[in-house]
Amino acid sequence: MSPRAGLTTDAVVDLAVKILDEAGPGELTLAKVAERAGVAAPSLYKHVKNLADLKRLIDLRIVREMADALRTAATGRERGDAIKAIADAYRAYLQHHPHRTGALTAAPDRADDELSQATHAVAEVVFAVLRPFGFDHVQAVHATRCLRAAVHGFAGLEASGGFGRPEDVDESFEVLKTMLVQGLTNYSEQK
Amino acid sequence: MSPRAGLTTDAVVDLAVKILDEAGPGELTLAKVAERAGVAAPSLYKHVKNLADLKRLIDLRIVREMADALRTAATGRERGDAIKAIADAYRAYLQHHPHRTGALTAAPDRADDELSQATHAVAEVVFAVLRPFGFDHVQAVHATRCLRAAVHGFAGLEASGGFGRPEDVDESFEVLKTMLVQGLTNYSEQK
DNA sequence: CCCAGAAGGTACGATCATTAGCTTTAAAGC
DNA sequence: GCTTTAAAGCTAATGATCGTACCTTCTGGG
Repeated sequence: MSPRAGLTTDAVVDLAVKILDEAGPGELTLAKVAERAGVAAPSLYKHVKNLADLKRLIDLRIVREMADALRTAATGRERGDAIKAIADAYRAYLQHHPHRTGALTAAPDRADDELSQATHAVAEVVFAVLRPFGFDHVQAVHATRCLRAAVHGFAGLEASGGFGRPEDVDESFEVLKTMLVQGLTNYSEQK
Repeated sequence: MSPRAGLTTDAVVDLAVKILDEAGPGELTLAKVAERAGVAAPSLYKHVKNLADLKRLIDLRIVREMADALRTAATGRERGDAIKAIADAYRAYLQHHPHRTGALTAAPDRADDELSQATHAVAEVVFAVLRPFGFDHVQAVHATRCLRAAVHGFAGLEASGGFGRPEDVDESFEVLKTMLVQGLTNYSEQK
């Protein structure tokens, strides 16, 4: 089915993600991907439409991985425990892959169903975790946004080296998680 | 003092910021800045060391502007009011300049005193606002990180179009601010 | 009036993304 | 086994961009 049995789109994305992780988004070029693949740069266009398409595929993979990680973290937990678990999972993912922050910040192109759905899947996990709190739909949207903003903001700043001071970052995150759980609990009780 | 009385470093940064605001960080190139300045691209090197330097100058300006905006918002307010005011100011700034998020996320290069100090100035405002809560130093660091993470995360996601749903974003932010104020109050009372 | 230095220009090299068109090879059918 | 065919890869070439080297032209101070 494939002459030379060489590259595939997935393999190209693999290499690209590796470069992203090692060197950051600024260093991700088709030329470097081609070099790693042992192939001339134009050959990549047989597997990927262009650089923008490659970046989209990378984002898609990352968002899906994050959704999986959060789903895994949430299973078998409830309420505060579940919230803290997905917060930890989100942060751990970006600690392991600091250069992937962009993929989770970028707005999914409205017309890109696949990526929109992947992003939606992340929100779904949060939604599910919030269900026991008994929010109505609008409240659940507000709560999801707050949770996502706080956790993504923290993990993103940490990943980009934004916390310069020596004080223990783990403990800061504990404080944040406590604030979120208490805050969401309060929000669910206030009518 | 200046032949042709044309450009200055500040003017170059002005133009660059305009391009950044209009088209986003990906469209910011020396070639485009030169075009707007009515000058050949290499001439820019008389005012700016290179592209990285220009970006640094942009970041510096943005961070300083943000520090000013927060300082202004905080003056004459206390406690919860002050926190909500700087949160609103932070968000408003990124609403007006959505493409500037990067400047506020990027880690200041350790060796870059000027930029480090500007970043520090932002943190100083938050620190000052938290003073009436009576935190000890370590607590204040944790509290600052949480506040910054939540507000920056929210404003950043909003700026990048991350809140796709139709539900009122203003109200989501109200919920977040309430959570933060209550959370910080609790944190200051718990010993 | 002159001239030193700043501001600007031209020419050029390097790196990339991307397109066009050619070549090779593996797989599928006979 | 042999042929065909389409996928996979290559070379060549274009255009954008950053950056360097070096030349030209103002302009303001002496």
